[in-house]
Amino acid sequence: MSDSRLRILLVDDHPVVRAGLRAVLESAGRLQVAAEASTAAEAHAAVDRLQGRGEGPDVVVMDIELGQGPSGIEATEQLGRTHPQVPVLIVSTYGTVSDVQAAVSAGALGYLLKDASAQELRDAVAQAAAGSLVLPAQLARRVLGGGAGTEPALSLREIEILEELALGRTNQQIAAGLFISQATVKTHLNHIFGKLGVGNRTEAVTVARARHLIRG
Amino acid sequence: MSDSRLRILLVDDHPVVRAGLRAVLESAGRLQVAAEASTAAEAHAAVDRLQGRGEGPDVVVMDIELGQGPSGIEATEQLGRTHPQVPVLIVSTYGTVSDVQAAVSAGALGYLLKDASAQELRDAVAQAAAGSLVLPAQLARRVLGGGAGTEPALSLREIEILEELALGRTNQQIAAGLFISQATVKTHLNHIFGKLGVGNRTEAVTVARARHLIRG
DNA sequence: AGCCAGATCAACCCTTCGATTGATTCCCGG
DNA sequence: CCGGGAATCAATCGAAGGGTTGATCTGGCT
Repeated sequence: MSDSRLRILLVDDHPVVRAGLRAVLESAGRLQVAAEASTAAEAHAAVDRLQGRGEGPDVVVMDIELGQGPSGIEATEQLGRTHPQVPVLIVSTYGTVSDVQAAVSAGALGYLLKDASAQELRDAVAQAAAGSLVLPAQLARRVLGGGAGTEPALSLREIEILEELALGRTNQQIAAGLFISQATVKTHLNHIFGKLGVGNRTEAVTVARARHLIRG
Repeated sequence: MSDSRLRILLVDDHPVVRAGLRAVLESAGRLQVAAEASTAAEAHAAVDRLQGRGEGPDVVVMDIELGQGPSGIEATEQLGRTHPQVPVLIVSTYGTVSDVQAAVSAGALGYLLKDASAQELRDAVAQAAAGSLVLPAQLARRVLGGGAGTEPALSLREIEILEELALGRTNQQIAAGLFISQATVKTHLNHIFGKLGVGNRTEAVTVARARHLIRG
């Protein structure tokens, strides 16, 4: 890590937000935005390109929502597999427990909300560059203090049922499609409702989508 | 209206986004950010303050989401009542039909997505300052019914019902929430199913989401 | 071997949904 | 002024969804 200036790669699909992050980060002088990307693919390419000329980014600042393609979480995972030494800092509008957990387990070194002040953002980047995990107290408490912490994971079969649900299939149609009985479908559904903390199929689909358990 | 430079009031609860909007808007020279606000109340006060010294804003650029308090839509309505001559341009991450309709009927003179380019944003501000309604073709088509569209447009009430549906509410809960009878909810649902070409509520939500009729 | 979780099925009962038909009010536009 | 769409409500009926309990079978872990 260079001591003089930290090179940053910005990943966000909104030009306005990129401009804002750049303005905030560069305002102190110690940080420098080396490249910008608006998709996961562009981000990956940018890291490769920068490293190719010996100017690999010291921190990647990544929006959690990247429009159509892979999310910031997925991009972070990919980046972690190919470039495990590059710290990723996730910025997001929302600070839900599941989002923060997903970010951390995807290998992100930090999670900031977009309403963070300029100073907080710059400090967080510096921390991430130094290899520290950065979680604002407010979020850390919510994630760690929640105690409930571990939400039960859905089984593969349950996810499969969930995907059929999202298509608006009836229990009978799901049963026919998966070559099982309606009784079994009902059992799975009851398990799903319990695990998602939900009362009916429509809500289950909404929650599943929000948690990225199914595509949509 | 001054001819030289357009004075802009920025309203957004995220410092980073404000910095981005400011950077983009001021990059061309013709536009100048006269003040920033992070809440509806601050926005209102800022307009009063600027007008008090004869420097009333030519355009208000307002985020549709303003964190805790009143939304950008509500702020636009308030502003329209007290300062009807000030054009408001809404910027949002999402371009759902209901959001756009709400913005326009609240008196906004335009609706832009945050993934708009810098040029689009500057042009839209200029248009709004001149008193023109600004709606990107993509959104206009979605809201107005899509020209080639064989698809019938949903009424405001139907979209409202659809949003409740997406939350997994039962007919009874929707009825209670909207102060109507279950019979009415059922009637609306049948109309929605017909218009979306769908057979049940879960599928309706999926299709509505795919067509950006509701958020998600 | 013993245990446990996931997947499978069944029977029961009650609630909700969805289709249909028909009616009223309101408001907008031709 | 009249037609038509939107919104409101009612009544009915069969289909589907959802809660509960209990059971069997498999495979992996200890």
